[in-house]
Amino acid sequence: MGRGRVQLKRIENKINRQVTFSKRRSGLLKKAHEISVLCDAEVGLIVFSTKGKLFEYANDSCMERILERYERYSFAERQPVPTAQTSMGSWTLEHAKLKARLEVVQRNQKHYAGEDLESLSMKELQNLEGQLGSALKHIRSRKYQLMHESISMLQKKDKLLQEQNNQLSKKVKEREKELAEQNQETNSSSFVLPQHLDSPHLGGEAYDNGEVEGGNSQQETATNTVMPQWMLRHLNN
Amino acid sequence: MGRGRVQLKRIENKINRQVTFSKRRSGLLKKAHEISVLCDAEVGLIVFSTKGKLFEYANDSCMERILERYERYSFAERQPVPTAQTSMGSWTLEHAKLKARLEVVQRNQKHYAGEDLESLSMKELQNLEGQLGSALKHIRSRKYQLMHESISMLQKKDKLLQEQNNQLSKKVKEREKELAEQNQETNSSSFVLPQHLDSPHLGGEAYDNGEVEGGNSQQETATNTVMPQWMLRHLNN
DNA sequence: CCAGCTATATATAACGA
DNA sequence: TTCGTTATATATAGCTG
Repeated sequence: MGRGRVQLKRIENKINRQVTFSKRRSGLLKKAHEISVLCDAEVGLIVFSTKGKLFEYANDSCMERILERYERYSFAERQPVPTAQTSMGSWTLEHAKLKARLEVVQRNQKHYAGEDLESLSMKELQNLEGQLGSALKHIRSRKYQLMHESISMLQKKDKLLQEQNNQLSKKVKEREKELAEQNQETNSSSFVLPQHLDSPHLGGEAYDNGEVEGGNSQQETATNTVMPQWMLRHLNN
Repeated sequence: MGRGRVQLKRIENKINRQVTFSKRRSGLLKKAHEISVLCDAEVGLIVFSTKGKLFEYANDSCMERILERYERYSFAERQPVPTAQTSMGSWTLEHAKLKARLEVVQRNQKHYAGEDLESLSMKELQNLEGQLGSALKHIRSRKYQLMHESISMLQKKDKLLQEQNNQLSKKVKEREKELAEQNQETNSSSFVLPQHLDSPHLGGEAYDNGEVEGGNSQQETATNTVMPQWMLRHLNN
């Protein structure tokens, strides 16, 4: 949009980036509002600028409500709050401790996320770098493990399906044979059926969607050769 | 946009509303992505359709991280609330909330450290990988920034010291000259001192540790050419 | 950083398949 | 629901104040 085509890439010129951010931000907010009104949708939009400034949009219901709904939706594991009530006296102490711990952990987490690095010394930075590097190694290893599991499972299923296909192929053959015999009985003057329907390539590499005449429709739906969704889920989910 | 002008009002025709929702939703997500890339912003977008289906966008860092940042940001605004309440009942609530948050954050942190990855899906793993990658980039960038700062500071100091050395070198020369003249006055029969002590290469590129005879010891310690500890602190601390 | 302008790039409403 | 097409409506990049 605008005078020149734009590449989907970080705008290096700081001024331009800021101006574009301002303009596009208002555009985005407008669009968010429009879809919420036009389509009766609930929309929550959060934008942090590079410098950490917050901008947000939420339709009539406030952001908090949307976020709650979101968490409810995505994390059905809403933890039933662990309320082992200790004695009242130690509450304040407990509370303060908890707060302090939360702060420490959060500060740590920021560092893990590469934020607030100004307060760290060279040594600490190097430590952090090492930790993140090793974490990345673990994550990648886990990713490959997952992929391997999915692959071997798919291979298993593949084998199973091929066996099923072979059996069905046999059945189809038998049916055709029966049919041919019947035809010979009831109409002895007719020619023998040609053989070109014999092996419909079940179990081969290429399947086409053309229906195999002679198989009954129930079996056909039951043995659809298209991979069911649940088998692929592991790879994308 | 499109064939007809549109009113900012709920679309009554159900079909049209659904179609428009689908189209605008993808448009909105695209725009959100664009601004996040072009302007280096952190964007989180949550959309619930009328029928309650969830759609979301979050740039490289996952939605959870953005929401946490959001809560951290808006925490300040919500501060006055708990202090005003103060009834015992709300205290337990606060406490429970705090506890839950701590748990969430700690679980997150484990993931950042590459632990407890079994519960994560492929998509989440890839997100995490991206986050850690970007964090590492920030950390390395900060490291290099620190090193550059240290280097330029050292260069500055180096220049300063060289100037001091030059001045001191001059002084030494003068002293020697004075000494020579004194010697001539008090002992006119002695030879003139040889000149090989003249310029001990101060201000040149290479310094050796050989002491410069003739300088007085006080000045010598003051202008020690070994880098003082405070100058190196940035690099190791 | 905001407002306004203009030429273009994009988004999308209506429609058909 | 989704996809493609087309005519238009909008958004916005680059500039100027």
